[in-house]
Amino acid sequence: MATTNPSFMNGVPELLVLRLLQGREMYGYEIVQAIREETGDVVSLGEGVVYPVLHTLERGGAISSERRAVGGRSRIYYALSPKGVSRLTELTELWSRITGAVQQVLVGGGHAGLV
Amino acid sequence: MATTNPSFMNGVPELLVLRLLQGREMYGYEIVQAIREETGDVVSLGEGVVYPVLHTLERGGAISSERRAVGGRSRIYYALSPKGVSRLTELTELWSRITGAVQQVLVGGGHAGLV
DNA sequence: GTATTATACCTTTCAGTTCGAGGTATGAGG
DNA sequence: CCTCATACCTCGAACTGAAAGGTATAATAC
Repeated sequence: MATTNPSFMNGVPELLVLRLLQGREMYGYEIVQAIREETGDVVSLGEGVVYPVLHTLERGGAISSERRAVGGRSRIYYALSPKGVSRLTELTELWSRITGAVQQVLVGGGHAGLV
Repeated sequence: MATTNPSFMNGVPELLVLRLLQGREMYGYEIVQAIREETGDVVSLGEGVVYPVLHTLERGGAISSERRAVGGRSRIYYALSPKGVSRLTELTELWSRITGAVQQVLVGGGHAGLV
C-alpha cells in the first residue's frame, strides 16, 4: 500500500471490475463489454485498461483466475476472493466519500456557513 | 487541443474551482482553503494544483483576474466570465453523467436487464 | 531591532493512471 | 479460403495531480 501519492480520483476502473466480479465470474473480454453496456457507453474502458487491472488484481490476491474452454473458446474466468471483497468495500466507501465531498461543493452555493 | 486522451475521470479540480468562483470572487490562497474546509478535508488540493488551474482557466477566458491590495495584502481576485459559466455547466453535467454511470454499475448487481 | 509565522503568489519535477495502437491466435460464416 | 468476431496480451505516449521548493510582505513575538 502506501501508494505514494495517488490522485484522489483514481481507481475507478479497479472499482468497476471488482464490482462486476462480485455478481458472477467473468472473463476480460466480457467485462469490457459489460462496462460499456451497463453504463450506456458513458464509461468505456478499453482492453488496454481492463486486462492490466485484472493482472494487478490477481497479483494482489484480490481475484483468482481459471482458464476454461467454452464452446471451443479459451477464456480466463476471474472470481472475487475474500481479499477482493474487502478491497471492494474499501474502494466503494472511498468513492462514496469523494463524490459526497464534491457534491458538497457543487451544492454549497458559496454560503459555506452551515451548521 | 483536440481532446487527445483525457482520462474520463479528470477535471475535478477545474470543476471545483469554477463552482467556488460562481458564488463570489476569490483568490487562489482562499480557494485552496475553501476546498479543504467545504469538503471536510476529504478533498485537499494544494497550491501546486490550484494555481496552475487558475492560470489555465484564465488563458482560456473562463475567468478574469484583478489584482487588489487588501489591508496591505496583494491578492489576485478571480471572477467567472460567461465562458466560465458555460464551462461550469458542461463540467457539472459531465460529472453527473459519469457518477451516475458508475453508480449504475455499483448498484446494478449483475442483472443488467432493466427497462 | 530582529526573528518567526502566516499570508500570498509561483514553478518545476516526479510518479501514477489511463488511453490507444498494435500484436497473436482460433472458430464461424460467407 | 478469407474475413470477421472472439479472446488474449503489451508497450509507448500523454495527461493529471502531488510534493517540494522558491520569493516576498505584513504582523507578531522576543
